Amino acid sequence: MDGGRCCANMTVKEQLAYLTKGAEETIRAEDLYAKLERAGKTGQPLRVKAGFDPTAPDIHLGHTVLIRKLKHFQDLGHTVIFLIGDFTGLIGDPSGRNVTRPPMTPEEIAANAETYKKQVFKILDPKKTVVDFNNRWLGKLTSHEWMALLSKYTVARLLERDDFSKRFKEGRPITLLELVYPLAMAYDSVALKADVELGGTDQKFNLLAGRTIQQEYGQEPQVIMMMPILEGLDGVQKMSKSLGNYVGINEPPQEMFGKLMSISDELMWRYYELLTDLSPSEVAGLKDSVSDGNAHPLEMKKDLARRIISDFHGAPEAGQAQKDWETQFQKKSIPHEVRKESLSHFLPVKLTTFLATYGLASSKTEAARKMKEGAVSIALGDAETPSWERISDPAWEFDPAKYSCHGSVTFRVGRKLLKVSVKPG
RNA sequence: GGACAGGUGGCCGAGCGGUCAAUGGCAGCAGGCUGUAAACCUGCCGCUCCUUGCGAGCUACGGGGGUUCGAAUCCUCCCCUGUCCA
Repeated sequence: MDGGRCCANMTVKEQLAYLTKGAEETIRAEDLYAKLERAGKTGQPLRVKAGFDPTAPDIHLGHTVLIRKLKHFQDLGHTVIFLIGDFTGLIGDPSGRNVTRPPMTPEEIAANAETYKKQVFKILDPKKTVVDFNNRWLGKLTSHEWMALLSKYTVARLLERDDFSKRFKEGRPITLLELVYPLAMAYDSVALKADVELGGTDQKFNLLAGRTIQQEYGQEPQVIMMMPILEGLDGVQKMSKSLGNYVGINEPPQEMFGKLMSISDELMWRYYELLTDLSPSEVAGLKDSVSDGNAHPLEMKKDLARRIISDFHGAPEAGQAQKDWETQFQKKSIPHEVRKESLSHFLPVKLTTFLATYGLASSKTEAARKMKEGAVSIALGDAETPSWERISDPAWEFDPAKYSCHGSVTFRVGRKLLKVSVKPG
């Protein structure tokens, strides 16, 4: 991430502009203005809350949109509370899958929290971040306290919620437990005395419930800020691990580069907007230069990929990832960072078996199919520009001894590569 | 508690005694075209074996048992989901 912009001299108005930049909706901006003003006068930083599910510690670019916004609050000196929903996680957000999650052990949750921290602190400043767990208070509520909480909301209001009413009309199940989810989340805001809560646009209902419940408990309602949901690599559905259309922030640079290069040109601008620190006008400028023909979209996309990867791996690695990508796909040669394996033996094997055991195909049957499809080829030695030989006969045998004079053999199945040394000893 | 409807491959959704490893759509994978982009066209899309063939075997249609030469399809019990009534 770019270094924080300092704020000491920003007017409240400027702070507001900085904080609301990129947000889809803020309820209400006037309240945020008032809170910022007060914070400035009293020197009391705002308490900014965002909740995360304990079951998904693999952070991907979709999450970073929100985390980046948290960082903006930190830049202005406010307190960010990174709340891990170890209690609410047991309920499962109603907007999630309908699969019941097995309860997690405290050890698992603690381990996930650690993983979270490691990833999130690539963006957030650990010194300015409070990590908390909502089981700390929700787990201690007595049945009477629960009853008091539940009495503060009505069924009709819950059913206003779009996904509930939709599911209700469609005849899909809604458990009572799920109905409680928004209230539990709202109670977090009470327990934390949150001034601001951030969430995705899909969280609007839950966030609003927080405002209502806080007032019920005699607190000033939190300001809620909703960040847009990032589309996944397919450009249609939201980025999510279960849909497989994501880029994880811990993925190797090469991997990230490849994935980012596969997005459509249209989606590229969306990513520029939400995943870089460029201002909207800067992005518009780039867009213009492409439509004017002054810049090639391919180069623009490489630039985007490099920027994003730099945030998580550093600029040198990002540059290397780009070089490797160009080597492998544009020049069709073998990159430096190929996967390499050593052979367990040097006897001849059927290629189908070989590909399956080294993970280039998920099974021998699959390997045979890929061969018939013309997806499999091999190259000999370490030449800069290797000549690929396509192998399409499923009965073909790989005999390492035949190639020992070349030193190594590289196998390709579609976009997967594997280099193997064929020198015995 | 009562009356219905339904549970099929990653998802949606046909099939309703043999010709069903199961139509179709989506997703995915590969080839072509490109800027490995998108779009588009083509093929593939359970596993294993080999003599790679419109080959053989195995495992699959919520779970168990049964009827039949033969079941995803019929019977039975169980589990799960929805609708309506109380």
